[in-house]
Amino acid sequence: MLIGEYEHTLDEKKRVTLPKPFAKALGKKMVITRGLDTCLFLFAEDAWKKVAEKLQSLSFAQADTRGFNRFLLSGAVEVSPDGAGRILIPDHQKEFAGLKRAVVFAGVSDRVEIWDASAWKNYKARIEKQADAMAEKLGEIGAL
Amino acid sequence: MLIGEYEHTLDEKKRVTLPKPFAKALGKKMVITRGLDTCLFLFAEDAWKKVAEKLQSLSFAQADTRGFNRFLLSGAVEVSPDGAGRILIPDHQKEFAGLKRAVVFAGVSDRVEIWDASAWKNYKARIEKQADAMAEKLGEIGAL
DNA sequence: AAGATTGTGGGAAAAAGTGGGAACCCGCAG
DNA sequence: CTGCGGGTTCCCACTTTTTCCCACAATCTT
Repeated sequence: MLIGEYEHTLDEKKRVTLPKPFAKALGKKMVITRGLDTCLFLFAEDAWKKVAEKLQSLSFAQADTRGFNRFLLSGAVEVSPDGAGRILIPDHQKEFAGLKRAVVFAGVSDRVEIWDASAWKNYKARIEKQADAMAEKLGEIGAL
Repeated sequence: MLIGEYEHTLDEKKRVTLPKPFAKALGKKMVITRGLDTCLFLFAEDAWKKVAEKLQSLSFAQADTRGFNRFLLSGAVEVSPDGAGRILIPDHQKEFAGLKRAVVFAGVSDRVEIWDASAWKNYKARIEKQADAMAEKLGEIGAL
């Protein structure tokens, strides 16, 4: 289970070091894709396989699922960490997520999300405001 | 069942010692998450697992559950007490809960809440007032 | 009053994160 | 065919943060 939040820096060579806790869990091979809400998704190899399978099982007949497929699959790249535990962020993904120098890694169950630090701050501020509504939902699913 | 209220200090290295009664009940591994009302939740490992399982069952296709997952999962960290029975509070959580030097541990059934001492005082004052009002109301309708 | 237990502080060792240089592999032009 | 950029990849070294450990203060117990 991937959890936690870490801020790292993307250098001029488009490298970022994976937070140590994530590096262990993700292994040697992982996949970066465009994510939802202007962030990138980072999956461990087998977690990615599961996602890919699920996507394939969706009907081709509907235009929206086709679009969703393209969205997730076309932008996907397999990456491996270098000797120092860093990965390279491809240009088009860097652009897509609007990454600057400061980026945030956020663990969300089976994936890691990569955000531009300031975008993350904004997003977080937004969802924190909705905390009350969330509390109700938590009650519904019986989590708390 | 975790009960009681203890005030401890968060040192410059962001360490706090767990109150001894909680330390025993929480075990070697525990999870800190963002809580509701500007405090942090501290779960024992298995109490956390129950919450996590429920969260995993939610789909990431919907915007609100995505936000919900991010809020709880990215805000969570697994921690272990050091040799002196202290845990480390990550930066973003310290900031979220507005923790200063003095923090309060409050046992609430299956979790421990961590509050900034002054925020706790305010909150307590508020709910105590509400309790009085509620008691009066209950008295009026003859419930007590 | 002495000893045990709990909470706090700080110093030294280790590790994580970052930057930058050197080697390497392309394609391209002379 | 040879030599010259441009862009990667690999590797090393520095800095900062974290982790581990020990010592002291305060409190409770016997």
